[in-house]
Amino acid sequence: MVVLALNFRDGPTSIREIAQREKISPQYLEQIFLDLRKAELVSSVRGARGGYKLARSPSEIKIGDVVRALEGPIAPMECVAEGSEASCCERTQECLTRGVWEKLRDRMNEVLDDITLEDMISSRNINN
Amino acid sequence: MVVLALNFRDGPTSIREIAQREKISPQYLEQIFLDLRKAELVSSVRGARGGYKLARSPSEIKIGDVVRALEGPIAPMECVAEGSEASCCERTQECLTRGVWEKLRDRMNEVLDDITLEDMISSRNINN
DNA sequence: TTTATATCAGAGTAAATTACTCAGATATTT
DNA sequence: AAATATCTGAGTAATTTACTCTGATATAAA
Repeated sequence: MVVLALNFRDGPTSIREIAQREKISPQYLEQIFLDLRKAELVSSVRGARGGYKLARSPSEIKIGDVVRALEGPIAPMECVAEGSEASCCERTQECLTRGVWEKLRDRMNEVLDDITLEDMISSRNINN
Repeated sequence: MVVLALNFRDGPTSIREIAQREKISPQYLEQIFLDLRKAELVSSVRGARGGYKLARSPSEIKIGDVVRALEGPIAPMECVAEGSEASCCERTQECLTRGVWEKLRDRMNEVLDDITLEDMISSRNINN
């Protein structure tokens, strides 16, 4: 996604290109981009000279969006993951540790939603 | 650890007792307490009427201490875990995402080091 | 129209991790 | 001596992770 952000003004970038640059297998990248497309973070152009591009500008894409698209809800424990609260343990009420995990979950989301792709490619914001 | 904090003024609490109360197998609990003892968060009393007790008062034990003792360094990615930085990928310098993971790691540790066992057992601090 | 270049999609897999169990030794109280 | 605990290392089934493989489909360029 950082590579796509760097190429944002140009046409679509192919998986092959990104794979070479980042030393990831094209096949694996392909799978990853499928998830990113389903989450509508990138759009695809099929056929020769095709590839992927960001669905919106780097400043409008939060790292949290990317992580959630690829790994599901951001949470330190399954039982406090938004959307899958039901399937955990049945002791929600009496659980003394739940509050801790909820606070941690919220802070994690805050951090990742506070950084955009734009922040990542403007080196000024990387080193702090 | 919360149970031990609740029993802090009394004598040692046996694994059997905690296992029943929290519905965890005694054998598994045993293994967990071994790690906690190695980290010097609890002390043990062997023999009949023995058990475990907190090594210091609940207000002096941070949740971060407990988590690190049981699960190792708190980090969102292996490559930013303190102590195991060497064994990750060889692209540390060029890695554009590393800064994000480091920031997330620091915030996670901050959250967990800001809550003590004392906070957890005084219900006033649980619900916020 | 053909050919090359891409994405699209689902299935499969080896290795590592997780969440435990088991067996037996050692220490202490009653 | 007997009962009650912790101590220790080894073992294991299920899940997850980080991929690969195969083949279909869409599009641009020759």
